[in-house]
Amino acid sequence: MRIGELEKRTGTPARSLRYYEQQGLLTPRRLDNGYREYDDYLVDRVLQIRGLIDSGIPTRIIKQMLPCLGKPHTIVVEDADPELLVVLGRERDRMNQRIECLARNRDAIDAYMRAVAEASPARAAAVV
DNA sequence: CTTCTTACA
DNA sequence: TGTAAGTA
Repeated sequence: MRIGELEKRTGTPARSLRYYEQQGLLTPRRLDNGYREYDDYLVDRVLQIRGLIDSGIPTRIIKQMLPCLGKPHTIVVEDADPELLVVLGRERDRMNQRIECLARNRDAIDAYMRAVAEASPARAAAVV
């Protein structure tokens, strides 16, 4: 697929997709006309990359863990960079904290909706 | 009409 | 990142 379709399928602006490529996160092949051609599995890869970026992880580090994101687990056992592991460990902890926070908020929303449902079954049924 | 590159606020 | 410009 070309960049326009990948943009639609991932909700990621073409501008960003080209930027990721510049950062070495994506390496699409070029068509005869110069257009970028992306393989289907890259849709998931882009989604993962976005998730990592949204988590605050710099592209330079994402590039280093790229081989672990791919579809069929390719080569995964080689890096031994201690600094990288420290950084990733810290990011993982932050992620867990946010997950816990989100879980609480989800439960709060759920509890609120239950309360509303009990008070007004008709209206609640319409939104659920 | 879609994409490409480059550059600017 | 968004967007405009000028092509292919």
